[in-house]
Amino acid sequence: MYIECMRATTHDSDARERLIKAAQALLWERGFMGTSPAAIQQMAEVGQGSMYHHFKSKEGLALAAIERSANERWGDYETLFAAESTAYGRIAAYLHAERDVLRGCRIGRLTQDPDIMGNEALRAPVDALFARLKARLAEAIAQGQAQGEVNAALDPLSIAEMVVAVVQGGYVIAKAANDTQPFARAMAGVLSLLGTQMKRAP
Amino acid sequence: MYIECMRATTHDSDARERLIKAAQALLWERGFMGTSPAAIQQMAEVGQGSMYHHFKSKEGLALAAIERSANERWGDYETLFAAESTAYGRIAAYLHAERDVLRGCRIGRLTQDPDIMGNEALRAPVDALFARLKARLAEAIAQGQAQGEVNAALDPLSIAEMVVAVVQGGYVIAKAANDTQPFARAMAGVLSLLGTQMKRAP
DNA sequence: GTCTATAACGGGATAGAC
DNA sequence: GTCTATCCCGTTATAGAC
Repeated sequence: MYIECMRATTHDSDARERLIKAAQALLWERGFMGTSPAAIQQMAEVGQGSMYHHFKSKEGLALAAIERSANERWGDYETLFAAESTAYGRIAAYLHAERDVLRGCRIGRLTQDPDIMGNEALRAPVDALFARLKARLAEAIAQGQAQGEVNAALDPLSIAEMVVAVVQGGYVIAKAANDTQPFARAMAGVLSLLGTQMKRAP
Repeated sequence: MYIECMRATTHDSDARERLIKAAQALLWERGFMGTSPAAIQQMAEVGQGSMYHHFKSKEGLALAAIERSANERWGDYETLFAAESTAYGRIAAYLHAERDVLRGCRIGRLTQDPDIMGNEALRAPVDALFARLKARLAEAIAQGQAQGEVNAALDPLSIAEMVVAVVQGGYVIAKAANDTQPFARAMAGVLSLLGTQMKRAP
């Protein structure tokens, strides 16, 4: 539904797009507090006036960038889950997804930014992404239980929360050690436990 | 080995102590980037000149505060582990330790601060704390295996990394939701899995 | 040890010209 | 839409008096 002729006026607000992409990158790397409007403008190759034309404030731009990142992540997960049919397969796919471990999670990172957590508008997309992800994982587990693939004694939501937590915490211990191995071992650890409670094959 | 008369000169550099405590609190709440020297001075009720007399820079004070926090945390864990005798007991004690979940981990938090991770001196105590904690947990698990309490097929270090990660990630999902329940469920999730692989009683 | 003054710079935004 | 100028305040010190 993307109609090219609707934006035929000039080279267009391609600047808006570059600003969002730059803000995404800087929010990932340095967080909200650590990212100045000037730094975003520089990375986006967009002037001061231009940025404040497209966005009311640093906060407004951050909101657009966060929503964009959350949507992109959700797309990734949907793709991941669609390619698998069992609960174990879906969880394993999530745990082994390609990641830039030492850079951390683009969304989970925001959780440590008081200016973001203290702002309902900015926290909302972060909260929503984790909520959807956990619900999706819990659903896969419950479905696995209905089909007798997964130990029925497990609580789907608790396992889902644990799976998401182990990934988020994996980033933390990897960064602390400045080494991706702790992350890899944590993933191996959960999977070794989950493997005792779930069938691997469909 | 604390000799009171060694500091009998005046009311002494009680200011130094207050600065460290204030820096610990602010580093916890706002991180390194989010904490200005002025804010620390105000919380510590210590003047500008005084702070720069006791510490060379913001970084110097932060180092002292981080080392202090890491040592305090390690003391907590030693106490926790000393009170338990089984691998399951020790892990459960760690997972259920009293925590201010929505405030997050005083040490894990620092992991998201590029200025801290990019500074070897500041990262060192963070790295060291997690390394010791993981080693201690892995040791407890290996010991449990030697005594036949724990499934010998598990890799102690992977399980230890996973246990630490789930706590660190638990903070993340709790903050995102602005609710302690996700943390509690994640802990319940790991414990329900670990309970299938370890004996609870000594 | 602690105080006040000062400085050089960056952050976050507004104003109005083009 | 984008540019430049301008503003005010906060950050991170340093200097020297008390």
